[in-house]
Amino acid sequence: MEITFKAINDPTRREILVFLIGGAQNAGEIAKQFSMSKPSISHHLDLLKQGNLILAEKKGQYIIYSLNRSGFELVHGWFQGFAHYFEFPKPKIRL
Amino acid sequence: MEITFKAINDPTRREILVFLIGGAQNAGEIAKQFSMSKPSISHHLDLLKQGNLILAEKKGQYIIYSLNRSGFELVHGWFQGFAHYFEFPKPKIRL
DNA sequence: TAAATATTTAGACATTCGTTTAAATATTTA
DNA sequence: TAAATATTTAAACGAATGTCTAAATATTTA
Repeated sequence: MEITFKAINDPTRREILVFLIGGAQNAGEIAKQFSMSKPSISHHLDLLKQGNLILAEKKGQYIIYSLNRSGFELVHGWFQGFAHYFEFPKPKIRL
Repeated sequence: MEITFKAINDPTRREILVFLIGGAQNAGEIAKQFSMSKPSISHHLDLLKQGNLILAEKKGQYIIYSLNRSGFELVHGWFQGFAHYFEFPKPKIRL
């Protein structure tokens, strides 16, 4: 939970996630999208993986990253608790 | 966007949000829930407010905080892009 | 008006974070 | 096997973050 929210907190990591909506990509292709060193992107990918937001699959010398449903479900589930609040607002405290 | 994700990133701030599902509360009552100084909680409330996740309304010497729909909608909207990718089951209650 | 209460603001400090360059590991190709 | 390619790991460093205590601001009450 903690690590998943942390992973989503960074703008570069969110951009990586959005980029992967277009389909799985290897680390090099992902890095090309950003004006940032490859080690930095590698670090971001690691955090996204820790947060279960992406999956990594080794294919030869490449590592192919794709979106991982489980991290998104975790966050989505957390937000569901608030969905109820906004649909049925609790009365405010005494005025 | 950036500030909203940042606000959600901290565990204490997420606990405050969950606490406010139970209804609006003043700063002192919120602070009582945590083993942390009042200035720290005040700082967290400020960040949540900046992220449009809570509203602050002054009532006499108290400041009453309540959940703010707009920040939640922002984040929810961002996640919707992934919902299509994963084909999440549609929630029964709209956020 | 003075004291009490509620909350924030300011300043300090240790920890975490994001980035870089250099080096290491793994795989493919010549 | 050696060189080239893909990616990560390590080490360093400035910036951002979360926390605290002390002081300031605003409001209510005696």
